[in-house]
Amino acid sequence: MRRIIFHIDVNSAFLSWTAVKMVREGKEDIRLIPSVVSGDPSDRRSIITAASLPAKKLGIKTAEPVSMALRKCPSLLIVRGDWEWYKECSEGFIGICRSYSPVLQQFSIDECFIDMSFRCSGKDPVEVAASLKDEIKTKLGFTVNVGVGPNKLLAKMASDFEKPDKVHTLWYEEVEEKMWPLGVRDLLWVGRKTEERLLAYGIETIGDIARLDTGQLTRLVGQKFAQQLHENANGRDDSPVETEIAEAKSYSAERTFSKDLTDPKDIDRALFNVACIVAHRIRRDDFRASTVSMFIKHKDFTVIQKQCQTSRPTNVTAVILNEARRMLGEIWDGKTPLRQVGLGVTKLTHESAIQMSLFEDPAMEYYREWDRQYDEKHTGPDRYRSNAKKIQGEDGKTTVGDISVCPGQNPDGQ
DNA sequence: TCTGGGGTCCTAGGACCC
DNA sequence: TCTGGGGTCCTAGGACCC
Repeated sequence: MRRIIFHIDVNSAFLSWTAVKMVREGKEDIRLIPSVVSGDPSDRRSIITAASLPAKKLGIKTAEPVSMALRKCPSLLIVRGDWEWYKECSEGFIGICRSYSPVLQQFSIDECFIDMSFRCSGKDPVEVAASLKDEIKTKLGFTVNVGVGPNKLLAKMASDFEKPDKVHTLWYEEVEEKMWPLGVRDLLWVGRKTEERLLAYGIETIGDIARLDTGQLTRLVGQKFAQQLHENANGRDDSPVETEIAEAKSYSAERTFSKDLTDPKDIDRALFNVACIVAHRIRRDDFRASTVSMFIKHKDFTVIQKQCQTSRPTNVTAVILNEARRMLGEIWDGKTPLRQVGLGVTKLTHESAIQMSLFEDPAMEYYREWDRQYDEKHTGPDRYRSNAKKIQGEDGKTTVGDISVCPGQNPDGQ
């Protein structure tokens, strides 16, 4: 049986979804005017998470600073993202895709792969794809692109061709004509740095990579990456459509300040907030972590990070925060302005038996109780689930309610 | 008045053990 | 005393994705 994979990609997802809601409320359709979705429109540091076609025609791109976009189009309409609504839209879209094939891999909040090998046998895959695309438009009010190919890579490349509301195929026999003339940057996994490196050696198109001697490619990007790029440039990809949702391997949170900060008290407050968020999330998902990492970003975007092992797997905010504070002291002089601080945990286990040690800090029970109260206050919906696309939100304003003692401070020292 | 937030995977060097 | 390899873990940094 011939393998047939669809890649379904919502066109300008966050913008389309916002538009659907606004149209329902009787407002104008922001897809038809220059408009963008961003985090906090008043924050000069926020960036664009989605742009309408008219905005894109003015040169406005996803991930560029709002201030820069405003220079290109002073009358640009900026709307704020609505995460709960996006999740609803995503569920509706995934649901329709699933009705076409249960062999579905959700790739992000607005993209999925489905294996249609069985469902398409004896049918024209392009017709099936078109009916899927139209059903989503009719029932949900927004458009998608569907890429059709013999594997995930080619399906994904195909869905990226002309937008919006289109079906494209990319079969093996079409690779030379449709994919090889494209610039290297259009190939999956080729980002800015790799593009620069390839261009420096006169490798400009995907076809150039495909025809390249792998030895030469290895010298440029390393063996493993070279092999993958060479396979992909030739349209080969045997990765399966993964229906299982993979468990998280790490959790992290970070804060970029609206102004670079130097006051240790401000930095510590941010560190406290991100520690609460990360620890809360691992408790929610029943994890404990053995590695804590701490990172800071300077105003020139250089990042310094430090990690350490905990004496045993933990989910206690105070323990994680104290490790982070100690490491911060090692990587920050307390004076250099900081743009961002972040904290992450890895080496996760579901080990649930709490090792009662005779030497456990007697304050630990207090810390756990503090965490229980924090969790109770933060049981609401959480956007940080699965591997969904993330947007910035109100978490920068996360507070700890009326609990006045920070974990990690000596509770008896009040 | 330029650049968010949350992930995954890879690499390279050093420590340490056999 | 000097030398070798393999294996694993840890660490810092970097590239990419949405």
